[in-house]
Amino acid sequence: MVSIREVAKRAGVSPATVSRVINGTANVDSIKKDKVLTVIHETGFKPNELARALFKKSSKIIGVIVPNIENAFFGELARAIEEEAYQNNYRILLCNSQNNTEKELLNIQTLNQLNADGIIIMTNSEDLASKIGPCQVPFVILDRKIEGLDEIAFIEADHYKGGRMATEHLLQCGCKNIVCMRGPQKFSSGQQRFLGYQDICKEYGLKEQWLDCDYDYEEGLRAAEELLSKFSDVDGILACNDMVAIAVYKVLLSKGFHVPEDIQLMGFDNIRFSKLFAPEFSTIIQPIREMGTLAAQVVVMHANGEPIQKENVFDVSLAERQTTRHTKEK
Amino acid sequence: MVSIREVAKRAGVSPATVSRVINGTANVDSIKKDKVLTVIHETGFKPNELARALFKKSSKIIGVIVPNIENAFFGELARAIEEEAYQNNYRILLCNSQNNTEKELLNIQTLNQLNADGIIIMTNSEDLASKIGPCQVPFVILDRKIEGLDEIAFIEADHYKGGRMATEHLLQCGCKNIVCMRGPQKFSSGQQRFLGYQDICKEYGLKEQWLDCDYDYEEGLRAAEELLSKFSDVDGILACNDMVAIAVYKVLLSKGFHVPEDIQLMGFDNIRFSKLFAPEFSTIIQPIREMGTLAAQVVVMHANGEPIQKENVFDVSLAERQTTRHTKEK
DNA sequence: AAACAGGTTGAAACCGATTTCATATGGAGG
DNA sequence: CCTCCATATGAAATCGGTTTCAACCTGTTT
Repeated sequence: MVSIREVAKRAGVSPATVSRVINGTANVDSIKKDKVLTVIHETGFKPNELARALFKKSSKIIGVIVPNIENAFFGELARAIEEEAYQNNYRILLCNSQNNTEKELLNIQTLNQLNADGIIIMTNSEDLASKIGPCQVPFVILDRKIEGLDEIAFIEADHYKGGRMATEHLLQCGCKNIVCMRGPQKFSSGQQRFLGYQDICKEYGLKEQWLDCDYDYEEGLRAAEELLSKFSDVDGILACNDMVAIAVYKVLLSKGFHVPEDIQLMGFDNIRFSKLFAPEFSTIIQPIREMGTLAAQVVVMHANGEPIQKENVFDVSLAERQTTRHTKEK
Repeated sequence: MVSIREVAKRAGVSPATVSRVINGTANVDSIKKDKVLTVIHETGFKPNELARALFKKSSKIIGVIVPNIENAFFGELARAIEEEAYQNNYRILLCNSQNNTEKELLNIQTLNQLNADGIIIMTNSEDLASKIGPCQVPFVILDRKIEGLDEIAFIEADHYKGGRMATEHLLQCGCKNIVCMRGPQKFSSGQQRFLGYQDICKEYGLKEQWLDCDYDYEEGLRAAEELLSKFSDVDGILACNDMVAIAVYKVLLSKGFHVPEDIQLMGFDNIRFSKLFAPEFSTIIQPIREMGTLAAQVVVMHANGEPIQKENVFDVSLAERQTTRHTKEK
């Protein structure tokens, strides 16, 4: 691996000049410049990013901390972040936290030690803020709001509106007896969606019925069983996300229920599989790609000293598919 | 951010001594050692990893290049790699190549410039080898074999056996007219699975019928249409992977076919969704987690100078689920 | 011819760690 | 008491870049 000093020697100039040529930070005599470029080409010289990052205090690395990369929702977000980062010449350091606060902290520390330019975090740890030590790296909080982290921006979808739309849609599809499988109430996502559900129930004079369910498939299986044993005559279910909706569907199927004939079902997120599944899931569309893209952009803009908007709430919309049946004659 | 010199000054020792304390590379007087540890604790000092990596020529970063992180198969592999790397105090730099050779090359270059300790690559670019410039970083090739890269190890499942097992299973389930949707023939995965199919056909005196299909959902939709228009009386389909199997299922459903009554269907990979889907997909189980784990282990072992086995082929097995129907009385 | 402006250039310091090497210290052995 | 050796320690070099700063041109103005 050839160094900048080696290039300088071969081109008969100083390392400073080579640096100026590769970075365009100052004028260089065009003859020398050509000579340097030739040598660079000949030797295949590439500046060592570590050395550069060490001096500049910026490694062009963005840390992305997700609870679980296997979860399609986070996979899709990660993909969008990666793509936008790549466009801006940043790289992604991916950390899978497994909802493990210790692991998150360790990863944050590593990113700090690496002079990362930003950390985009999707976390479930409500007490994370209190445990973080001194950290230079700016945070962007994605998908769920948590308290106490002094993030530079937070990005989420309009969960409240989503909760309202989903509930209202089930109503319009003829449901009289809707159960909400509400997500974790410690996060804004769970709270807001549930609030949306409650408000619609109040507005339409509907009975409010709910149970708690975490955001993953296994929890969905468990909660679906609980739901069936607890509530009778259910004709509409609001799952807290698409993975849970899939779990619910499978439980319903195994118990002999038909969807949407007997029970109608709404997901949330619009992960790719919600459309690939048979039947295709009616769900609330979060603009996953746009959210991921913005997260990466915010980090880049912050690094460039540009002003950024702190609160970013994305609009949601409804995908009416095969697990609900809109009575068109309404 | 406090530096090692600052710690040294406060503890009344030299930076060298502090370094020796944190790395345990030499004996240090226990009084001084305690003093240093106290100062480190007070100041919250964490050594800068960039500086360390620059000198050591090892950044404890493993590059992972996947064609598409949204694809569940790669998501699951990435997860396994991340976990094992984490256990060994390595971090993952994730690159999504979109099957774009340019992007892969750029990422390889970056990883090289970052003194990464290894690159685990799942690539579709057969001509990658010829385009890679000088690169210090050792490669591990995962899932598909490509020619010309001088990797330190390659890891894949026994695709040939998988192809045989899948075909034989369809036969035992009563299929007479099996079509193989074969994956890209430029990769060992596609070749070997197809070879397995062909060999079983020959052994049982079956007609060989196939068409080409890439490894993604959209391609699956296209190829399924082609299949139905090209072959009549099909009663068994060997999809090249699970995503394609899902696409095929949806096309069959829309055309009024019943699975497995009219047509039986086999996937490949055993991605998580193959079991979550309704119906659950019969498929060939690749030990995804084990493969990912080994990939990370190989990099770590190589970094430690330990000997490693170059060729690693993992055994596969069959998951008999709801898209095929084994006649038990056989 | 002296003074000055403007643009190039390289030596050296710097980023923050690690490691080499030479020196200082202390105890054992003659 | 002196030599010898082992151990502990810090100064300085190193990794490979970037940037500051002073020096050095070249040409223009007075």
